Order: sequence, then C-alpha cells, then structure tokens
Amino acid sequence: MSPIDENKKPETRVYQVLNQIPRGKVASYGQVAALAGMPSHSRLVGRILSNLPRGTRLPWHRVINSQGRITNPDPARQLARLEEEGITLIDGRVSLKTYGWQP
DNA sequence: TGTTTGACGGACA
DNA sequence: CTGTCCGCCAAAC
Repeated sequence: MSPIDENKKPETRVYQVLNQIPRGKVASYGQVAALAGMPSHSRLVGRILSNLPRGTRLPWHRVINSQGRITNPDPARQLARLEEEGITLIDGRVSLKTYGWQP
C-alpha cells in the first residue's frame, strides 16, 4: 500500500486512508485527516464522508469521533456495520483503547 | 464579502 | 464522568 498522494484532491486522499483502516478497527476524523496530510481538517473529513455516494464500498463506518462516539446522522446503520465486524459499543461508545487503529 | 454551518478536537470546570 | 466553550476551516448562504 503506497503512502498518500499529496497531489490528488483531498477527497481522494481521504479515500486512500479509509481503505487502509483494517476490518474490526476504527479511526477518528482527526486521525484520518492527519493521515491524509491535512491536520486540522477533521471537519472536512466529515463533510467528505457525508457526500459519499450511496452504495460506496469505502469503510466509512470505521470513522468515529475522538471520543469514540458515532456522530453519523444515521447512527443505526453505522452501528450495525460496526457490530458486523465484531466491534461492540459500551454506553454508545467504541473503546478506542481496544478498537483504535494504530498504523 | 460577511455570516452561518457542520459525520471535529481539545482544554477546562 | 459529562457539559460547555473555543479554535479550526471549507462550503453554503
């Protein structure tokens, strides 16, 4: 897996990072932004995810906020997909200690 | 061109 | 632990 292509569009870089998050692991918006070479652009990551085409194969569900919370406008769908990968939530939160992706 | 918005983050009480 | 507040920044108004 090659590093991030700094030349491409922000969304392309975010896609590349998403594809690196392993099954059963999660990453925060800020983490994705940083890995995409855009520190301090966590909100931009959120916007890009919100614009993903329906039916995309990207693992957008593996992105949560820094507190382990789902901030997706449709939490039920994301929750289902996370549980499908063996990620369990406690009090509506993902344990980053357990499931946090460490590249 | 100024203001508001948002799938955020971190500091602080 | 939770809630509040402020910084951040591109897009939409």
